[in-house]
Amino acid sequence: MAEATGSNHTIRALTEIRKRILSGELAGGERLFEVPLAEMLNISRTPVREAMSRLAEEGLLERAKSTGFAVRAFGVEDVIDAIELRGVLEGTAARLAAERGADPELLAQMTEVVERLDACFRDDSVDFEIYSRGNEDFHRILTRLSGSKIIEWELDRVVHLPFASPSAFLPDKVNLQSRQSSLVFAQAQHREILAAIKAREGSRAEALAREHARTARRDLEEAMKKKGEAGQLPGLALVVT
Amino acid sequence: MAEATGSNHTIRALTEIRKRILSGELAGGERLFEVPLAEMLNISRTPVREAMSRLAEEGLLERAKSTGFAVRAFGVEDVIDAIELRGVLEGTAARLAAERGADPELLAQMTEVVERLDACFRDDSVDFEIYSRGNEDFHRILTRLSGSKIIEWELDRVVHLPFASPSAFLPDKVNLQSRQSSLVFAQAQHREILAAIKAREGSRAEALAREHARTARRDLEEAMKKKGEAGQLPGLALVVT
DNA sequence: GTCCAAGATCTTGTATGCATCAACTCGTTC
DNA sequence: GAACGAGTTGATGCATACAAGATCTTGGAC
Repeated sequence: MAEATGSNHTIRALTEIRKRILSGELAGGERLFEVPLAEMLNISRTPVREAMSRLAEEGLLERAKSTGFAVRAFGVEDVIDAIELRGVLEGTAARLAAERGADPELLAQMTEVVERLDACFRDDSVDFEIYSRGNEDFHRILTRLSGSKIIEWELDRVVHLPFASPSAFLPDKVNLQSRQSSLVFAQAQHREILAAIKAREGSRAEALAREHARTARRDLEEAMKKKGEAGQLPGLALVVT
Repeated sequence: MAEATGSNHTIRALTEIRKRILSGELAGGERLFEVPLAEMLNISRTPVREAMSRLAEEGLLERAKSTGFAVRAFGVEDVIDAIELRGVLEGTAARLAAERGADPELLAQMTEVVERLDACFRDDSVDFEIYSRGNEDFHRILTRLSGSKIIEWELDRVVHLPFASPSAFLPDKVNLQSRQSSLVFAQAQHREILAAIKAREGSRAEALAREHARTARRDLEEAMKKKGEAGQLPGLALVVT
């Protein structure tokens, strides 16, 4: 039954259905019917419809040909492409920030984040939680740094896909030691992206940010090789193999 | 009253409300209430809600902070950025098509379209309708040419904004003669983009496609200078000045 | 055996009434 | 006079009954 607590029925339905999609319990391509979902959640069809509409906005559902909704099906190639797309969009955000000049307040925040990330490497062991949070902060600020609402809007949307998030395939606690060089490299890129933006080097900032996304792709491929099966990774449970 | 004919009430509401947003009748930032809209359309609140949900997916509405919907507000800078973004995404589509190899069937179709566009310039006067249709075909094929569902999805979404479409600011019938050189230039870019993709020159294909979007930006600036006021242009009626 | 059509069934579309929630008003208290 | 809170208004949230449409089934003609 898994009654999620939420302010209202729509939010509860949204949360529940999203959880089941992300876990793979609702498989890609599967058609979603209002009545069974409503019964499962002990609510009426109305909030279920509302929740499905919002999930379509998020990109987790798609409207079926005639009517109704289906779970969007993702393959590994879509994961690759989504990461590539994030790189392209973050690259554009970085370039525009450099070319047009970024908000000093945001630049200061990003500088602080980069210093915080640098501090992670001072002693021998990297704190996963701290690095992960700092990494998310960096990318959140980068999204807003161009000052373009439109870019921010699209980037938010892409990053909302569970496997396209900047922290989706970070080395986890288990692999942290063996994959520390990956983090060191990624952090060097953070530093240089910020420097390029500050120096108004648009082209360099774009190239760096784009390449930076490839780190996620490498981490993904590394993780898939290790685990053998894609289903093991949290962000990858919904991917059809 | 303007009763739009449509298969059902939701589609009618969707069409009507969209029309009023695009025309600027419903202004950017304006909050939309279910009851007045329903009364205006002589239907109940239910299909109005459904229509508003879909317009949010299209990007014409945004969910208000607490609850409800508001018309999304666009400024001229958003138009500029949306065109820039289309250039970036079409550039990515072109690059991936070149790098990964494009579907021969689609390449053949695009070749046919480019030849059709070339034929527009054989005699002295350019047929606006034919050029416009060919231009749309070119960009529609380009969207699909990378073979990436994710890229196609995002590009479709951006292009759906009325001012980001590849044909939004084409010189119209009135300006066609005086601005013919713009079309000649744009068509040269079409030809070279296709050639670069065929030659597997990814970087060149990307740069060309990105620059090609600047044609739209120039056309926009040209048109705004001419008309003096932004409100005159069809795709720009909803833009807040 | 195949195709089509009529009916049955499953699913969504729509209207409506009541519940709930948020914002505002206005009066009270300190 | 400012802050707070109860009542009021207005908007959406939600459930439900019924309508309409889509799809599947079945029976019959050829």
